[in-house]
Parts: sequence; structure tokens; C-alpha cells
Amino acid sequence: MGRQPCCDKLGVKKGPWTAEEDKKLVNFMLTHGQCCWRAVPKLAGLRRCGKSCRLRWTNYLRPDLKRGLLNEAEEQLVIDLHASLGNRWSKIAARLPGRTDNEIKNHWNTHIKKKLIKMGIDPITHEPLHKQVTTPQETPSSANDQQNVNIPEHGVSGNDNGSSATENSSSNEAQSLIEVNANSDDDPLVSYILSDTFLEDWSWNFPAVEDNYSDFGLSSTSSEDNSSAWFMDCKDFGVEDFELGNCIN
DNA sequence: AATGGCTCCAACCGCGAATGG
DNA sequence: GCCATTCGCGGTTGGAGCCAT
Repeated sequence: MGRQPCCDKLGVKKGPWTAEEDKKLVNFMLTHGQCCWRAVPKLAGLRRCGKSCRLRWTNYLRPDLKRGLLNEAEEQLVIDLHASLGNRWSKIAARLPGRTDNEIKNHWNTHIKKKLIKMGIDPITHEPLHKQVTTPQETPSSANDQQNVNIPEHGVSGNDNGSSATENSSSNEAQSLIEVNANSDDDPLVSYILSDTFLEDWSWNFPAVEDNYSDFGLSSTSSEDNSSAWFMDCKDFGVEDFELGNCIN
């Protein structure tokens, strides 16, 4: 069956978001809470499709988001989770408070993948690369990748600070990564994080860096609250007044 | 200083899942 | 059960910024 476009193509803006658009979306979301995304652009006065609004909010504007590169512990957790879950970025992100699937996916593709390859670990199977059978059809570049494994020194190419900070990782680190991957099922912490119990346990805190939404013309009260209270407050806002009662569960 | 190549990440696209009538 | 609609996910891309020459 023919699928309709997610939004009316005419008059819908695309590309990078402006500060004004961010302001409108944040104001709307903080006032009404998460709602039926299709209605958001119209109600918020944005010329964007709902999909774009959802993406912007979840990946960039949400107050509980952490900023900056993943730290060592988070990176390790992503590797462990990827080993058991594969490319299910949303599932992985669900286990890392304050991180988005897009962010983790990007970090995986730009940093962790290279790091694992350099350590001699296949980023897909999480098995040591030298164990894998080299087929004659392999490209020269992939063959080089395999030849260059277990050479932790000097970067792949002039890389950014993110990867260069980790590129002088010692062989001990590589070894510990391999061990953790091999024993993740035995690690109680990893086992716990991999379990559904983790997701159901909302006692863990969002150590997110609180953004200052005063730039958006908002009062500072939301940033003074803990990071989840603002959303609960939004639900208590008179949604009926906006005919949105059926949108918020 | 110019420029060409590379890296990174925000945003888009298309598909499948979920949901409701 | 069928169909239409909406949502969410994962893969991909475009362009800004960085770096080496």
C-alpha cells in the first residue's frame, strides 16, 4: 500500500534548527509535555513536521540530556550492551540515562568502532579479529585493517581530540576490554544493566547537566527542580485547555 | 593564506511496529 | 481481520569545522 508522507511536504522547513524554533519547541514541550507529535508543529507554531520535532526534542533539547563525549564507563557499557543487543541503539540508550540513541550510534561509528578494530576486536561480532577467516574477495583496505590490528600506537589518521584521547590506550586496556566482553555475563553490574529490572528501577538518577533555559525566556524554576519533576509538572498543566487531554497519558 | 581532505554529528529518510477504527 | 495512521528505530547523508600541506 502506498505510504503517505509523514507530513505535508509543502511549506515544511527542513535543515538545521534555528534558536527561535528551538525556543518555540522547548516552550511548547515544557508547557504541554510530550504529546502527539503530529500535532506539535501546528500547536507550537512551527513549520516542521512532527517527526522532525520529535527528533530535535529527544536528541537535543530534552533537559535530562547529558552533553559531551561518553566517558570511559559509558563507553565500556555501550560496548558490553552492543555485544549482547547488537545495533539496537534505542535499547542501548535506554540503559544509559541522559544519552540518546542517535548520540550513541554516532559515538559508536566514529569512536568505538575504530577503537575496537585497533584493539583487534571485530566491532560487529566482538570476537578477536585474527580468529576470523579472511576471504579472497576482501578489499585491500579491510585486509590492511586486519594486518594493523594489535598495533595500539599512532592514530589511524589525524583524528579529533575525542579519539586521540583514547588512542594511546595501553594493551592492558585492550586486554581488559576483551575480558569484560568475554565475561560480561558473569559481571553482576552488567547483568543487572542488561536486565529489565534496571529499566523498571527509576531510583537511579539522571546526572544530566542542567541546561539554562533562561535563554529561551523561561523561568528558572524548572532548572531548580530535579530533572524529572518538570515533566510531571507539565502533565499537571491544564491540558484540557488546549484540547490535548487525549495526548498525554 | 589558501585549499583540499577528513572527521564528526545533527538531521533526514524509509521501513516496520504499534495502534485504533 | 483489514486498513489507515502514527510513532519509533536504524541507516545514511550533508555540511560545518578541523587539520595537514
